[in-house]
Amino acid sequence: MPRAELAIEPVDASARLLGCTLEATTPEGIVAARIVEVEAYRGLDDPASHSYRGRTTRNRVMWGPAGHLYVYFVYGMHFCANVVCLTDGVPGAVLLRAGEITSGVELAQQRRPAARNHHDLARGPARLASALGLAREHNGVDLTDPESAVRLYGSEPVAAEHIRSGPRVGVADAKDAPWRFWLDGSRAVSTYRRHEKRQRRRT
DNA sequence: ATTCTGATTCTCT
DNA sequence: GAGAATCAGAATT
Repeated sequence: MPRAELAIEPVDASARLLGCTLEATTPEGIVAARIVEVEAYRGLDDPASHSYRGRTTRNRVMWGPAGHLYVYFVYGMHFCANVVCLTDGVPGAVLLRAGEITSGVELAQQRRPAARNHHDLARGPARLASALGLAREHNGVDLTDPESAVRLYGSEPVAAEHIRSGPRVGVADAKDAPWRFWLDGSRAVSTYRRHEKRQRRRT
């Protein structure tokens, strides 16, 4: 995917990233996932963003050029992956929250023995990173370079009527904006069950 | 079916 | 020294 298409506001990049494919090559093999759920994180005006309090060693990749991968370590055991957006010097990123494994299913299953079914393999940000084998060594890789260990492939932009949005997950901020985006109906979305239940109650 | 808790280490205050 | 953009398994209703 061309870097220019990601050098935009995180909220806009979020919509653009849905449906795209993230592919990771490791010594064990290749796993790819179609992105079905993301969250936008802005810069100095977003209290929930890692870059809110300025540049640090941890968040430095968020301040770099668009199209690079920002990987961070959380809760003492998990990794989460983001696509950096905006231009060099302006922080912003999109957290990849869930995907559908499109190739390398066997390896993904090996890495995620707790997954109950296919859509469980990469349902959740740490699960997605785990299924693709993403870890600290991938922090900062250029996703637009075909030679990189991790690549991002674009798709036709998804039509707005297939995109749903809501508040971000795991963000305590009360006045939270609807900056989580997902593909309507995808079973790999982290809140699929809850969402379906609400739909059923309405009918 | 829903809610609770333990795991485990890194980062910034 | 606190808390974290989470997950899995156990406990509880």
